[in-house]
Amino acid sequence: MSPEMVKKCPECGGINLFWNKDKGEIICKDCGLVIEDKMVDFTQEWREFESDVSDSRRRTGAPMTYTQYDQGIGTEVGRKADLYQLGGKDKNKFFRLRKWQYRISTAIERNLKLALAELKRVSSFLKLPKSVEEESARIYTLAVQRGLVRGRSMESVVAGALYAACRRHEVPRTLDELSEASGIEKKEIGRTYRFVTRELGINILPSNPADYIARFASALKLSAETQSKSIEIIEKAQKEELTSGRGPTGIAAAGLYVAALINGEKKTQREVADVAGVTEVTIRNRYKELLDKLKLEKEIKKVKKKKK
DNA sequence: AAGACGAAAGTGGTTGA
DNA sequence: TCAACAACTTTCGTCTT
Repeated sequence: MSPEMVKKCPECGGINLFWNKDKGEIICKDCGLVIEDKMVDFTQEWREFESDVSDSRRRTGAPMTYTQYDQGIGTEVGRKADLYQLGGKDKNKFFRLRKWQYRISTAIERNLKLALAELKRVSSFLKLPKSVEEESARIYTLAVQRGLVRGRSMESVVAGALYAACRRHEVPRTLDELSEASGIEKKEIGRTYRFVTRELGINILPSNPADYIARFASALKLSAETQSKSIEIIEKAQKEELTSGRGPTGIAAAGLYVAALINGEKKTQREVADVAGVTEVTIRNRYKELLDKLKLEKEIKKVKKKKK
């Protein structure tokens, strides 16, 4: 998982690579390509191969540190030391409770084992950085301890936890992507996500459209200039209060679409809409607002004239 | 023929009484 | 708890390139 593994940009051969550790992305400053895919792919295969005991233990070990729920419950029920202070009846009660505790904790542990395996599967499918994986494991563990999984499928809670963790680490994935990776319906993920974050009191800031740009632009093979242009546009839009209440992916898509237009790298609305997971209509609406408020018409006309 | 545009109706979620 | 509401989608017809 080190940047040394990728020294040249596979697209343009440039060596000006920028490693964003948090997001697990390597970005080529020459052509704007996001190389995260390749990078994570390699490390994953490596892991598979040399997954001898120590490695695999370590991987399950990290999230499992969040499984120390027995401390909490243990003190609640009582420790051995307390035993001496109890009478006969209380002793029975004590053992009964201990038995319950044991049952509960093994149930939770079994659940966690399954869930964390699922979590890891989805996470690696989406090529998420380790920090997000751990965060979501933490969230899931909390959810299990609070009994929030009851009545919901384990998988959907896992997906919800992942989504929340992504948002918190500003590595947003769309609900569509989560849905594809986990096999859970978009609605369901959204529901459990909202439920879990509300119950756990996790506050999520609305995600920033600019966070999506790098990934979308890379998927569309747009240049670095177009990327920074669209970020610039989005920042202006935020000042004009065009962004509040709107879906961030729609704004990101529209910004990218306009920027591509201005830089003469025109993509169809359909193409942009597909990678951003919104419809053309939404892009059109945002796009229209952008033109109205930011007076970008001139710049677009310039490009058109140039072409002629 | 493909893409862009916009109107109209439908969906799921939020909000406020 | 329910109705109004905003954002977004789906669908479809028309215009532009």
